[in-house]
Amino acid sequence: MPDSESTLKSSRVPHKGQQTKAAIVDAALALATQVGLEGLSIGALAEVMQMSKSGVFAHFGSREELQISVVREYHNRFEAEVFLPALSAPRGLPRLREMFHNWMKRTSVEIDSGCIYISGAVEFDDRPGQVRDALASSVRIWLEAMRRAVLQARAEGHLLASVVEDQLLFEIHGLILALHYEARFLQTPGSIERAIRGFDNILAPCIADPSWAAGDTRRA
Amino acid sequence: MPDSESTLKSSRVPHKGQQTKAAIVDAALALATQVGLEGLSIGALAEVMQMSKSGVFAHFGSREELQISVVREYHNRFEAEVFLPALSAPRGLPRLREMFHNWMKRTSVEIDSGCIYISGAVEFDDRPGQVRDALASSVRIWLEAMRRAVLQARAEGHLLASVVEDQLLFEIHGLILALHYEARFLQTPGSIERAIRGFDNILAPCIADPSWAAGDTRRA
DNA sequence: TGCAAAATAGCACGATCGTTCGTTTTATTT
DNA sequence: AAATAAAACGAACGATCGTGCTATTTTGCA
Repeated sequence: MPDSESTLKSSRVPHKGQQTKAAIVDAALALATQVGLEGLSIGALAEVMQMSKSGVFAHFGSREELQISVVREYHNRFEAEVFLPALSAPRGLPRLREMFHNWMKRTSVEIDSGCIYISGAVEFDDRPGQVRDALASSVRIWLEAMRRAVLQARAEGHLLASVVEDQLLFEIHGLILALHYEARFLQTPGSIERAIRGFDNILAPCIADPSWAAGDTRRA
Repeated sequence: MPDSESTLKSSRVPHKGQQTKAAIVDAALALATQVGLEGLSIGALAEVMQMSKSGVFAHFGSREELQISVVREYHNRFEAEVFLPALSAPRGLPRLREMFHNWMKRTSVEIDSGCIYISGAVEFDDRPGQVRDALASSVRIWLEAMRRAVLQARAEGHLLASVVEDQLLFEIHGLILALHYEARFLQTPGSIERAIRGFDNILAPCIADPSWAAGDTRRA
């Protein structure tokens, strides 16, 4: 049963069931960002929604389907809050910077809410199944978008033609993960600044036109 | 009740209880690296050990104490396999490289066994308690050891006097986390090489004597 | 307003969870 | 070998888990 909102009849305003389903997914996502996708339970979700367990359950048919719905919802929000806003920045380095900045915000600056792409990766790296597939697919779409941004920056002449985009991406991804780790778990102060400086440091030797540079701040 | 093996009487050979307790912690660690510290259940552990649930339970008195024991065990192994072997390398850059190399091995090269310092950080970043404290404490001890290695490399004149050690550490930590993410979850081939090149890239602008350098490999 | 359909509730199921308790088996010491 | 202590077992507890079923309520349309 696909999430069809494109059935011919009654496409004007969603039936009540679809509204509450959306509300449930909302609450489920909020819950999952705190206890993880594996820690998400239908009972706790029902209590938050002030509904019966079976009432909540009926919307998904299985816990796995609920988890997948949460992943899809997170994917949509990620796209709306991280990717799309960056498109209004000029192609190339400015857009890449914007994407990284929005990514950081989603990952840690958000008032205490973990990133499902990060927690999910750890929960499902040893657990095959549809949830893992949905997660990996969403993550890959985002990383691919970042990769395109790097390639555009190279094509625009902002970055040296010799940069290896996958290597750059790997290091940038590391900055986000370190930020999540240090800010959320270790609660190290100044982690955001570390990530920002890390971004500039990584880019520094890759920048073609020095007017785009931010200087190496790894040294004092 | 401290893990006393220093009681006066019968300190020669550990009582059978302590042997089986060690065996249980061994199995618990193996289990936890697959399903996480939160996914670790006494029932499953008892089955692996071919013991009764209550028999396993009696050794710890609570699930939380079992989890803490697992963290301590992982701490010891981490020290024995990552930190101590690196001490035989010469102070400074060689030792730092060795520590990073061993860290990588523990994190991902190990035939499919997740790192508890990484999975635990995600599981407990929103969950205060003794397990989180034990985890954070162990991680901080290790990161502090890495920090000392960086400072030594600077003192030895291998690294520029201007390097900011915390910034360097943040970026290196990111490489390990990215390696864990891409190798274990996304199963991206060549992740180890990305991490190694990342290490060299990060160090490149910080190296004083060019004879220690590895060259910038971020560009082709 | 009435009727079909959709949405929700209620209840029960088997399983597993961490934990407790009393008993029995196994180790260790006298 | 007898006495004592340690260790492991087995059964049961209340809770919660995901998931079926069957009513009952609510909703949307004729």
